[in-house]
Amino acid sequence: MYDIKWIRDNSDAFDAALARRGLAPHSADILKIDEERRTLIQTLQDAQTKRNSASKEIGKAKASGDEAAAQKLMDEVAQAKSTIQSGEEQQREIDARLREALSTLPNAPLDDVPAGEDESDNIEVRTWGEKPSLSFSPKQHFELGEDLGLMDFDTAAKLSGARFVVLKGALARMERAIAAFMLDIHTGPEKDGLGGYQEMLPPAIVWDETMYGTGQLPKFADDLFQVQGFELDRDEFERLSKKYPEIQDEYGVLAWFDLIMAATYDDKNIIDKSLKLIEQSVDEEDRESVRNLTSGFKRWLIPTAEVPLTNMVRESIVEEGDLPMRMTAWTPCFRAEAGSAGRDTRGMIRQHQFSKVELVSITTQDQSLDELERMTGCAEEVLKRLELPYRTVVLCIGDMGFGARKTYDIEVWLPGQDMYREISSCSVCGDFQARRMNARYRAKDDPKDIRYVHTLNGSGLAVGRTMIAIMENYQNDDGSITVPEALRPYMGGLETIAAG
RNA sequence: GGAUGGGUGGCCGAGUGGUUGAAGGCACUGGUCUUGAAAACCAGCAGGCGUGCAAGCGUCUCGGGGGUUCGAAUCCCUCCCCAUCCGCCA
Repeated sequence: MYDIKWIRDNSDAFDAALARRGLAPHSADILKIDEERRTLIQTLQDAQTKRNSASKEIGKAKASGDEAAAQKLMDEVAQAKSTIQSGEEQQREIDARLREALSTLPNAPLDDVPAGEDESDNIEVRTWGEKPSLSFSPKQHFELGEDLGLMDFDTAAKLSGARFVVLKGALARMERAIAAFMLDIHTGPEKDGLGGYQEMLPPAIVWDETMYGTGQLPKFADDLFQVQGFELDRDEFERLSKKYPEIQDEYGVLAWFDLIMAATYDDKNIIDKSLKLIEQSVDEEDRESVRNLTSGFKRWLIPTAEVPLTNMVRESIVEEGDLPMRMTAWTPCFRAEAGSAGRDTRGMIRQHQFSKVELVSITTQDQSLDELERMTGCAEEVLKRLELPYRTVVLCIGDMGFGARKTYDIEVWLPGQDMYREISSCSVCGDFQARRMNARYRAKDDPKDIRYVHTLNGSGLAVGRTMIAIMENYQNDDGSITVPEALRPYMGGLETIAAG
């Protein structure tokens, strides 16, 4: 979310930022809306001023018993009122237009972010570790897992469809072990740029507003899973629809039909619209029943713990002394993968459900750039301790997410695929999410100085992909897998996973 | 699912139609006192938007939305959330 005032003063810089994202200039359109909005506000406020002062006069006139003067003032107010009413309506409409325009644009990249179209333009900043030299032809993780009898995609498909997996035995345990191992690193004492994160266990189901705060909504609803359900009161529906059979919507469709379809397909907007229409058309005595015809529920499954963790500071003002706030959580993540049909269809790389240990930092405006380096280091530390070779790249603009100003991806080496694959993504969002969330902090030296926080998020790490990396890097020629030393305490001392 | 009670400033909490943007307290900031600190005392202290070089002025906001009224935190409607009790239940 951009600051309209900033756009006003820096329209060229704004359009330049969009251009770097490959977007057409928007400042002219936005400033036109802004101009319109400000003119409207001015007239609206003038009318309100008139109404307010006249109302006070009325109070005085009535108190002093001057009914004639009061009556005259009341006529004046009545006139102002109609101006106000239509003005408020117009303002709601124009506010929505401005919000829509501002909230669907991606964040501006930092100056040092490389230009580029896609992942081939990302720039490697460092590599770590030795790729294992295997004396045999390495297998991919799903071959290893299936051969061990511990990774079952067929049964998962029976239960839930494509892009799910059932892990068994030592692999199921390894998921838990990896997560605990990572959490212990991040929640350890704050030292040498590591640790200091507070462990959280947040909800995995959230409101629209929460998704809006971190930028998943309104643009990326297709990537998310929804949890929803609406119920119709059938008896009342039958009674009312028989009593008032003729109510039609603007297309000449029966409102009752709209309502029952909307309830069947859980479309809250159409439900509300139909109910309003019906309510207006029935007798007074039935209005209440109409309102209570449906009951319902609509939420979203989180695609990452970034969503609930970052939104913890939504609609709040924190003290500067409490920053940086560092939080970590191991949660399930749910992604529709709508745009990924046909990509990574085999194996565990891309699933509808996976678990991840997430890192989130809420910082002051001065801290966020350093925090990005620190956070990336915390994520890399996990791979170092597991002795998994990786490289860190800085994403080019075209590969960067909607809310990010700069992103490092950490890519782990996968011998079975003979390539590096993303296992973590650490981003600094500046005040982009904070504006959407209205999350602010009070400056230490000046209590009146209230600023937007900066937010960062990063995987520390994706648990399933870490398991894949362990399996492929630690595989032996007999198809068994050596458990990395650091993980053994979490696996009850188990050293090797072999077919039983 | 049934019954009741609630949602007010950074926090707690008063306030049922007329200078109430809102008493009081806590927290915070400045000052007095003190060797220093604490305590005590004095003063300041909501956010957004518009306008202005600024001081300021205007306007909106007491869970969200709509309505009644000349005037709403206060009345009405609706949605959401929270709490307690009962029922059910991992």
